[in-house]
Formats: sequence, structure tokens, C-alpha cells
Amino acid sequence: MSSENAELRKVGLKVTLPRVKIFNILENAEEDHHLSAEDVYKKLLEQGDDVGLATVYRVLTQFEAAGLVLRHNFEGGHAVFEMAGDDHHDHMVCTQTGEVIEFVDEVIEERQQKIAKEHGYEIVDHSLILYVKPLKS
Amino acid sequence: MSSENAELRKVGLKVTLPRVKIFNILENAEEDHHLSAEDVYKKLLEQGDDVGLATVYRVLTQFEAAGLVLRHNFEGGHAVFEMAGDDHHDHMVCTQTGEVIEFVDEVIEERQQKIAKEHGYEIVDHSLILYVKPLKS
DNA sequence: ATTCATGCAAACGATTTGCACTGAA
DNA sequence: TTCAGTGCAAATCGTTTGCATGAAT
Repeated sequence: MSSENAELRKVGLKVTLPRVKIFNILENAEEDHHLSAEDVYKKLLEQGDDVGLATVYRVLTQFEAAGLVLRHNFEGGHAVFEMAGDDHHDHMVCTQTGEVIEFVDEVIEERQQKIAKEHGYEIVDHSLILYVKPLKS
Repeated sequence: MSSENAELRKVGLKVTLPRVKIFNILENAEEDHHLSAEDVYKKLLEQGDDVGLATVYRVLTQFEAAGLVLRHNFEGGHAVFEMAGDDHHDHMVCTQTGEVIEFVDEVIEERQQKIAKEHGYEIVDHSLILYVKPLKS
């Protein structure tokens, strides 16, 4: 039935309540789908689920290791997580509002590959974050 | 005489021993000039200078605020600092050796500006880090 | 005397870990 | 009955802060 069960099994994780709950929260995060561990924890409490913060961290780390979610280290100390399913994109973070905008640019993606190769490397992962502020209107 | 004194005064920082010592360490870091606060602290101890770790953090933060050094948040929790004097560049971090390679790509720089503008923003700062591994040889 | 800079230790926030407990296979 | 998964509290790590002392103006 619920597809998340399949997703979890597929990556070798036993289907447990906390894992399913957290998976759903990540999957259904509409507005801003970049959630910190704390965010996930609060959402769990809000919906009446009693999951420990430590478990949230453990599960998120497992999801990351399994490739289900991506962990980003924006400035400000804490990490944010998002479903990995969607296609790759980079981030623009507004320094005034904290808003996060996603974008992709093929030209940049290609240059990156090229640069790495020129130096004798291949890219394992990359992080491009633009810290921006609204244009004077 | 020593130019760092001028540099410090220029940015409105009183010339004190800890500040000069730390400035020199940053400036003379050859091999890898991306140093964590801890790295700087250890170098101070090695050369027999008794500066508190808290002071290292305070001074690095002041230097950053003054635009003398740049702070980068590579993955792994801790921040690294480098002299800002040199021109802008991005980073490639080898996931196997931890080596840090710097690079600049005008095409990428331009695209970034363009993308931000298209979304109604201007770039305040940006962070591009490629996590790489050596090509199979 | 007033102000700024420092060292030390305590405080911090995010994340991790030790451990005893529970529940499923 | 075995063992992964969990909650809770304590521990850890990088970094910041409060406070009292010390140097410079």
C-alpha cells in the first residue's frame, strides 16, 4: 500500500513507525521543503507523534546514507534536509528573508565537470549556494 | 615597519600581540592556507605563543568582519579561514586526501550573476565547493 | 579613570552516543 | 531469544560569552 514502505525496504531499512513518519514529513513538506532536524522534530510533536530528537537525527542520517535525502550545510550552523527524489538543483538563499530558491543551470554544471577533469578529478558531489538580497526596486 | 600593523590599523583594530601573531600565521600559511581556528591555535602554541582559543575565535571573527579574512563552511562542522587579500576563487575539496584546490571560472561567475538577477536578486556572497576524487589513472 | 583586549572557565546549540528497554522475527 | 530500533540523558564538538584582570589612552 503506502509507497514509502517500499522505498524504505528498497534501501534496506526496516519499516518502523518513526522512519515512516519522518519519511512522510519530508515528502509532504510543501512550502519550504528544506527542513532541519529540529523542524522535523517539531512537526512530529505537532501531529502528536512521540519520537525522540535523537531518533530524528539517526533516521535522517540513515536516509542520507541510503540516498533518500540530501543534507545541506547552509550558513548558520545547522543542517537542512530535503527529499532526494527530485532532480538536482542548487540553492539561492535570501539573506534578508531566509527564503530558499532552487535553480539549475546547465552551463554551470558543465563547467564544473570540465574544471574538475582539468585538475585530474571527477566530481563526487558539489555545493553551490548563492547568498542574495532583493534588487532595489 | 611590519606591514601587518598598517593593515590592522586600516580596519580600525588596535595593534595587539595576539592580533599580529594570528595575522602572520594566516599570511604565512603556505601548504594549505585554509586554517581552522583550532589550526591557528595549535600553530600559536607550537611557536610558543600563549594565546587563548577564545581569543583566536574573537580575532578571526574581527578579521572577517573587517574583510581581512574569509570564513568558509566546508562540510564537517568546523569553519576554515584564509587571507582575503588574494582575488576571489572557489574551492575543490578532495574527498580522499582532504586537499583543497582553488579555482576561478569566469563563465560560472557570470552565470551566477545572471541567475540571481533573473530571480530579482543580487548576489551578496556565494559558495561553490566541488567535492571530488582523483580520476582513475 | 575609562576603555578595550585578553584568558579562563562556564555556557551554548547542534549533533552524537551510551545504555537499558521494547518489540518484532 | 536475539537483535535491530528506540527514548532518554549524558557526552561531545565547535564556537561563544561572562567576568575579572591587565594594558593602553
